[in-house]
Parts: sequence; C-alpha cells; structure tokens
Amino acid sequence: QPLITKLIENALVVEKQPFMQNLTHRPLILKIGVRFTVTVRFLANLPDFKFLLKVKPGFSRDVEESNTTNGSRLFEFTRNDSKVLDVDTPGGGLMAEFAHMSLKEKKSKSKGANESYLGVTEDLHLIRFETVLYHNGQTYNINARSLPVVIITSSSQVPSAWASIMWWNMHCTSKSMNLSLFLEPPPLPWQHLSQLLSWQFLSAAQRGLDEDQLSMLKEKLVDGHNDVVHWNRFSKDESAWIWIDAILTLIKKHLADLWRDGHIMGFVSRQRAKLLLQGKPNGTFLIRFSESVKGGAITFSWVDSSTEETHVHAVEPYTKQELSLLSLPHVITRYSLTMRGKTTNPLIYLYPDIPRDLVFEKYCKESDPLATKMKIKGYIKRILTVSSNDPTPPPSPPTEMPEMDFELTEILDDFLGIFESDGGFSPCQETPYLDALMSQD
Amino acid sequence: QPLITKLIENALVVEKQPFMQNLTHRPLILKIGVRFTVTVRFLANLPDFKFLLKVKPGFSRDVEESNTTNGSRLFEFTRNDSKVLDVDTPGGGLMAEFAHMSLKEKKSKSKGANESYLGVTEDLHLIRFETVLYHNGQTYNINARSLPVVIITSSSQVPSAWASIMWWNMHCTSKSMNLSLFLEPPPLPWQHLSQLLSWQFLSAAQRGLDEDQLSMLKEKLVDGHNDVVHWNRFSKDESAWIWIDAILTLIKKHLADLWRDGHIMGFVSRQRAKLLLQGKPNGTFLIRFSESVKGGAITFSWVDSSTEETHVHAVEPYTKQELSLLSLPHVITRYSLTMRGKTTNPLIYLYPDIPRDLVFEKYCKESDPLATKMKIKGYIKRILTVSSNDPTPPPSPPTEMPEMDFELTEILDDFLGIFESDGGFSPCQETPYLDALMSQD
DNA sequence: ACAGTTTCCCGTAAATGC
DNA sequence: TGCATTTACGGGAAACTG
Repeated sequence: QPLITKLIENALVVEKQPFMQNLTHRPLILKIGVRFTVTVRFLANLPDFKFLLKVKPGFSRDVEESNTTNGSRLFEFTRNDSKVLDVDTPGGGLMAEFAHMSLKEKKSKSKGANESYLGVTEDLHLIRFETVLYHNGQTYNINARSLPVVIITSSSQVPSAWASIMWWNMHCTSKSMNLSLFLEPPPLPWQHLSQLLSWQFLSAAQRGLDEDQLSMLKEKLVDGHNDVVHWNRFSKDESAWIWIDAILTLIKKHLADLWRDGHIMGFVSRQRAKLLLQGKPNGTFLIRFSESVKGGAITFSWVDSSTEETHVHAVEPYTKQELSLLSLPHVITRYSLTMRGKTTNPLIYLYPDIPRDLVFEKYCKESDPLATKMKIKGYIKRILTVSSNDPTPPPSPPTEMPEMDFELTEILDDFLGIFESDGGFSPCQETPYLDALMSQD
Repeated sequence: QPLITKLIENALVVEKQPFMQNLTHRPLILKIGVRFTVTVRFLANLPDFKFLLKVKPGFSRDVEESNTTNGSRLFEFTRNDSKVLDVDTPGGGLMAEFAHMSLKEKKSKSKGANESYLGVTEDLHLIRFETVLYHNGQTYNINARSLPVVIITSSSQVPSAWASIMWWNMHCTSKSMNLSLFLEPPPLPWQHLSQLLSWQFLSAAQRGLDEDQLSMLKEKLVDGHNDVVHWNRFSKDESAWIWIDAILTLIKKHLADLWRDGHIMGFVSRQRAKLLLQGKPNGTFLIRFSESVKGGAITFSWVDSSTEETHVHAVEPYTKQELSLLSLPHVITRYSLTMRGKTTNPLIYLYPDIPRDLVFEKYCKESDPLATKMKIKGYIKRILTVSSNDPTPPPSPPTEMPEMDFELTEILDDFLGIFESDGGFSPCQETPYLDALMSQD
C-alpha cells in the first residue's frame, strides 16, 4: 500500500470550533436536543476534489455494533444529511459545515442487553465522519473521528461529564483511544490530579492552586498510602469533584478578580483556619470555601481576641444567590457585627496582616452588582450590607505554585490545547489532511 | 324537533380542571408545546351510552374555514386522537380525559391572506369537542366549545394574554361569543375596569384596591372626559397593564401578607406621597410601587424634617431579585441611613402614625427568606441589611373598598367563577349535559 | 423506596421575521 | 431599522423508571 494511500485514509480529522465563551456547555459535552456545529475540513490541498467528496456523519457506536456494545446507549443525529466539501479554506483545503445538528437517543429494541454498568457520564462516544475518495482507479475510505464525547440529557450532568473527560485525558490519548476506560477506571497519581485541578482554576480565573490549597484537597481525595486517587473517590463518593466544580463556577461568576489576585485562601479546613488565625492580631481574617454547602459557597473566618478568651468565628457562607446581589469585597468592607452592644466591623487584617480596605476597597467600585443599577433618578441609593448579632496564630502567606514535572506538563499542555486553544485542537490523527470543527452553539 | 333533541345537542360542554396553583400559566392561556389536560363530561345521566360516544377534539377555526378566517393563526393538537366516553362520574354521567395534549401551529399555505391586524394575544380561539349520538333512529351531532383561549409561544406573553381575556370577559359572554372583539375593541367604563382590577388584587392576596389606589390608576388609564378606558391605553401604549401585572406578581411572591394586611399603600404617585408625608411627624413613611421600573418594584418614602427644610426621600426600588433575598419587613425594620455622620433608621411611623416595629416586626420571623437557611451549624448568622449614605403632610388611612354596582357584581362573579372556582366553571352552554375540564398541567 | 436519569417548563436572552 | 413574535436553552424541580 503506497504511502499516499495511508495518508489519504488518515485525512479526515475532527476538530472543534473556536473556543466557546459559554463554559457551562463545555466542548465535548453534548446535550441531547441542543444544537451544535461541526465543520469538516479536508486538509490536503487538492482543490480538484471540490464538490466530489461527500461526507457523512455518524457515531462510532452505530447499529452494526449495537449488539456487541457493552450496554452503551445509541444516538443519532436529528438531521444526518451528508454534506459535500464545497468551501475553500485559507490553507487551500476544502471544508463543509454541519450546522444545526443535534442528537437524540436511538432506543434499542433489545433492552435486556442494554444494561450498562456505566453511568451516563461515563459512557463515551465518538462522532465519525466518512467519505470515499476515488483516485487513480483506487477507492479510499477516509474517515475522521472526534475525541470522546459525553452525551447528557440535563445540564445538571455537566460537572460529572467534565470529570470523565478530564479523567480520560489523563489516561488516554488519541493513540490509545479507550472508550471503555470507566469499566475499570484506573486510579490517578495525586501528583497528576493535583496539577490538573490547579489548571482548572488557572483557566477559570488566571490563578492555579498553591501547595497549601492542594494539600487540603489531597486530604479529601487521596486514599491512604500510595498517593493515588480513585475514580469513585473523585467523582462518585462524596462527589468531591462536584463540590470543586461548583466552586469553580462561583469563582468564574463572582470572584474572578479576588481569586486572580490571590486574596482567597479558599481551600483551608476550618480546623486549619482556626490554627492559622489564633495568635494573629485581633481582627485578622481569611476567606475560605464552605465544605458543607455542596453548591459552592464562600465565607470568612476571623479571630476575636478582644476578650480574655480568643475565638475564631465564621459567617454563614455566601452562595451565588447572595453574591449576585452583593459582591464579596462589598460584604467584607461593610460587614458589621454587634456583640455586647457594640457594633463594629470585626474584619481588620486580611491574613496574614494586610489592612482590610487596602485590599478590598478597590474592588468595590468596579464590580458591585448593584452599582450599575444605581442611576435611577431621584432615589436614594441603597447599599445592601450584612450584619450579625452576637456570635481565637497563623503561618505564612500563600506560597508560590509548585513546580511541575516535565512530562506531565506536556500531557496537560496537550489537554489544555484541546479545550482552551483558539483555533483547532490537536487532531486525533497524526496526519491532519481533513478535519472538522465542533462546538455546542 | 322534540325537546330531548335540543337538550342532547347542547349536551357537550367544556370546563376547566380544578383551580391551578401555578398562576403563571393561567387557565385559558395555552402555550404551544406545553401539555394540558381536558376532561370531557357527558352530563346527561345516560349510562347506556358508555363506550358508545366517541369524542373528537378540534378547533373552532379549522381548515374548513381557514380561508375565511380573518388572518387568525391555525393550530392543531400534537395528538388529536378521539376518545370514548368510558368513565362514570359521581353524578351519573360519563367522561373521558384528554391528557398530554399540546398544541402546535399549523402553517397555512396561503400566506398572503394570513396577515392579521390582531396581535397574537388578541387572537382568540375555541377548542371544540364533537360527538355523534344515535338515538331512536335519529342522529344527533353534539358538540361543546370552550371559552376563548389565547395561544402564546412564550411565557413573556402571559400578561398580555391575560389582559385580553379580562377584556373579553367584560364585554362578552358565552351567549355573545365574539372572537373578533379585538378587531375593534370597545372601550370599558372605568367603573367596570376599576373593579376588575381590584379583583385581581383581591384574588392575588386577599385585598382589593381602595379608592385612593384606584384613583391613581384611573389617572393612568382614563382618557379625558367620559370616564372610559380604551384597549390601547390599557394594554398597548405605555403598557399600563403589564406594569400592574408585574406588581401583582411581586405581591403574590413576596408581599402577600403585607398587602393583605393593608400596609402597602402602593399606588400613590410620587407627588401625592410627598403631599401626604409633608407635615407629618419626622420619620413618617409609606410604601409605594415604583412607576418607573417596568418589571415591578417597591420602595418606601419618608419625611425628614430634622433640618430646617422638610424633605421627602425614597430609596431605590426593590425588585423581585432583592426581595427573594430580603423580605420587605426585614428591610424596613433594619434600614439605616447615614447622614451628616449620624446613622439611624429614618423610618419611624408607618403612615399615618403607626410605630414601625409594631407593624413590621411580626413579619420578620415568619417570612424572612434567609431565616430558613440559618441553621447551618457553627456559623454566625448573617443578616442582610440595607443602608444608604447621604440622601414633607398626609391625609387619611386607606379607605374601605368602594361598593360596587349590582349588575357589575354579577358579571364579575361570573368571571371569577370561571377562573378561580374550585370545581368546574360556568359552562358555555345553557344545558350542561356533557362538559370538559381543561388545564395547563 | 430510592437513586440515577430524563422530562418538563419558566424566564430570560437571542434570533428571527416583517 | 425597529417592533412583534418565536426560538433557544440554562437551571431548578418534578416525573419517570427500573
């Protein structure tokens, strides 16, 4: 088989579209009934084939193998018309856009064998595009496949789906394309997972996780001895990832600047916060995420040593509901506590020792959700504030990001390239002659 | 034609289901693609006909007349299977339930003539049920029709649709069933509209509108001389009804108890509020709805005569967003204003002269949206409060509801019966032998 | 009964049509 | 171009289903 054949056979490649703003529908997670667009490109510069290559979309798990399938669900496109490559690309190739595509489940008749041990968000699928090229009397079947896609029915499944995609990416590549990864999901070294997590925060709000923060998460995730995290621990039991993801969302929506500037210690246990604060000057406080509120919430703890006995207090955590009306800097700046008849703001120094207003005042101007509404004529502006009635030394400031090991860096770069890059992502073939862009609209 | 024939011909009646909790989808407003249920009852006690009467649903404006239709849209049921009357009712009649019905638009081919002068929410439709009864060698066509239904595509059209239904009910009855009312919508005497409006508040939160409140609305709605309100003024220009409806919604969700107990003056112009408050003791305040915030908002105005010059101030109005986190009694009780270095709560007497906490404290316990969340262990409760930095005599308390004229009472009773009653509503035939219950699920 | 999954549908935003 | 209407779909909750 001549080289050209091999190249052409590998010429169909699936790629995603420019990076999407809307992160709630992350790429490679497709929701049934929601439109998405796939653009297929033939990368080889063979303009003679214009109008001649008819590309047909489909799933890698299609009818043929439906019965050998390990209980995976089956899907089809609501419109699965073939398209002809008919648009010239800047690079000299050809392309076609599959717009307004959406998925529906294809109910299989043999229900019995359809029982899977996988959860919906562990059931991986590939979207495939096929075409046939006739050249020099020979017939070439060309096809491209996407990276694994998780197909969900409700947006509440997005965080779980994302967990699967992350886990898959840490274990597989397009070369070792294991769609059955979750039948026996291998554990992940903490060393790897920790950096993956850090990247999530880096890409959400321009700052990763420092060693202290990671060590708190490690305690939640690592199973004893060999510094390894098991899939169940990560994504099922306790749903640790769900919690982390909710916090990521909270940060993206309401805390991006504070997080970016490192003012949120965040991942500190209550215990540790207490230890850090006790012995610090009265009114020293830190900001941490609630571990009990599953949907993501943030609170602040401060030390009160105004009486004989030193105490560490914390307010009830703020959720997205509250933060959509009151920005956290606003709350911190104006928090007032009434205790023994005296009303004061107990928050004086942001841990370790920075005066409160020096840190938070600057955010109040720009980012107060209410500030924008305050231009209605003739009314007195109102300022929502938080107060409480009646309700105890710390280590060093957040440390630098840990250095990462070299090999892992590559994996992660690759991974990030897939999701965050602007143009195409790393194609799943070595020889990208033809590829496709995909995105949820 | 014997009497029995006439009776049987009139025996099919459409009726709605028990009053629905979900008021956002009021009865007789159907949204495309949203399920609803119609139960058809044969009221005549003729159990012999069990399984013999096949009832077929349809629209009064069906294909036959599609071309003579004045540009009205056409609809069909997504499932329009006939049903057989097969269930015995307590009264000895027969019934069948059309469950999981939903509508879709039937696009007419002749687009040209399809242009209507009516807005979507002015386009009235009837749902019709037909059956044929063979009795004593004679054939009887029996059919029932619903009261007019407004068919919408988005819930944002609900308020307009409701306006149409109210207007129709004030002008038409099942006897004078004018589906083209809005081609030339007749005006409505203020005397009638005012009481209709009052009833909306009565049914939303157990208190109607007093004369002062009505006179403020009258000013917005009545067109000069002859005390009459025009349809355009009510539902189109300025969208007065949309504003009122938004306030109704605000009351239902967040202010029901305050409104019920008469503590919300509400419909007072800024001007009038000023007049009322000037001359009252310092700190007298009243609660009014914002006229400028279209989506419904509430504010309070108070008189400040602590300086030489008397001023009436008002806070920026609260919308449903704020009220879902802070109840109004809570806000009023804790409002604090910082002026010339002093921080106080400027709200002292609820107009005319009731001490603030006497009125509002009792609502704080029961209804504070945050109160329920405050049981998370180990955190200091937080209290969201409102404060402001830097920011003139009154008449009598809200008067009693005006008496209504007798005839109107009947019309309105009938109207309320239709929408608010618990069982069926007034059937659209004089001889209710067979009827149907209808509701949006 | 229950958990995982899907469906339902409001409410807002964006797209479409006229 | 602006307004009227429709479509899209996130997000929370109910309904389903084994």
